[in-house]
Amino acid sequence: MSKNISPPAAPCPHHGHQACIEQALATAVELCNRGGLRLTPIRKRVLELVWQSHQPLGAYDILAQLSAEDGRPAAPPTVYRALDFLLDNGLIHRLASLNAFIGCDRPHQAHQGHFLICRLCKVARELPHDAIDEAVEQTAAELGFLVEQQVVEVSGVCAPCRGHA
Amino acid sequence: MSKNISPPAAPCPHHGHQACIEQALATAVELCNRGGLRLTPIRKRVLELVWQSHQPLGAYDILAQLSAEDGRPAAPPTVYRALDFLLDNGLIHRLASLNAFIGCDRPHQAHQGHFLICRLCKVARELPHDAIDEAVEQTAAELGFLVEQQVVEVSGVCAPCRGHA
DNA sequence: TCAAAAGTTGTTATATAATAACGTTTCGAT
DNA sequence: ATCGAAACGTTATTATATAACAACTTTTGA
Repeated sequence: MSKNISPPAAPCPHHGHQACIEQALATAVELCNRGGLRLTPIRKRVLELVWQSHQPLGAYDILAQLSAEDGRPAAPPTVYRALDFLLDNGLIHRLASLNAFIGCDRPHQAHQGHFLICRLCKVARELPHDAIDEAVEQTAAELGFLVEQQVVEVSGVCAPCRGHA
Repeated sequence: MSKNISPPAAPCPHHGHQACIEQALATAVELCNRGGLRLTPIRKRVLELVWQSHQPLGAYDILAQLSAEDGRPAAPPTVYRALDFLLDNGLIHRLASLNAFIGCDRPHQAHQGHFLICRLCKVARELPHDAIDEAVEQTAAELGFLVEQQVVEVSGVCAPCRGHA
């Protein structure tokens, strides 16, 4: 299943996406500086690649891009280690249903990742998930279950792709 | 990452689990008869293996058990085809966060799978998810998103494992 | 009843995703 | 300057899932 997805007609139709990337990188730099974390060139580059669109990106897609840039093949641990660092520090999320990674909107704030994923344009939108989070916590509480991690990945068709502007 | 998990102290402490298995198989037989579906020996056996506990089971764990029973190694497609049939017909769910499969409580009724997964005893409990489902649908509706599939997998510690009997 | 079509299974090979293990380099604090 | 921890390079392997095609079985319809 090679991910030869042609880039969607408009991966990011509603804004200049370069601004997203720059914002994300600047935030990451600041966050790492404050926390005494080392945002090394590899880690920064992987974060930038993850942010190149709002479509979740597979580890091996990242690997291929790194390899192409360097002119020599990179090895999986290079990418997975960078991804682990970014995950650990809240800079990206992993989407279990896609085996893919996506940049986090608000890395300062600890939170669970809740996503709407469009099967047409492949864009994953992170939700400020108050309602869902509450429903999960409440349902769990009723059963005496202690929530540690939430995986909420909703697939379907996004408004633009439905023509609902 | 071999799943050499020793069977939990009490995989199914609160009921005679054999009843679960028999119930699930009987329901499956009836549902397939009604729908003109062929619950072949392999499919039935895989369903039974999935139901052997309330812990999600990996495809390769199933494969190993089938191989052991038959005395000869079974091949992955054998298991994946059976799992696909069972998934298509609502008899099992797949847990994306675990790459594993679990029997469905109520295969008659079309529904999304919402789960609480205990990281200690590994039991996955399917939720009758009205509150969560509503929260998801409402959040999506506000954004004009058409929901097609929900992946809701909440990990943590279940009441028995917390000692909250 | 028989033959075609559809569905199921066996089998081999391969694709895709992730980690193990170990040595080397770099960074940062003393 | 040196030591220890962290990061990285490299090779190999494990884990999960699918492709492709042949053989067999069931169902269907002439």
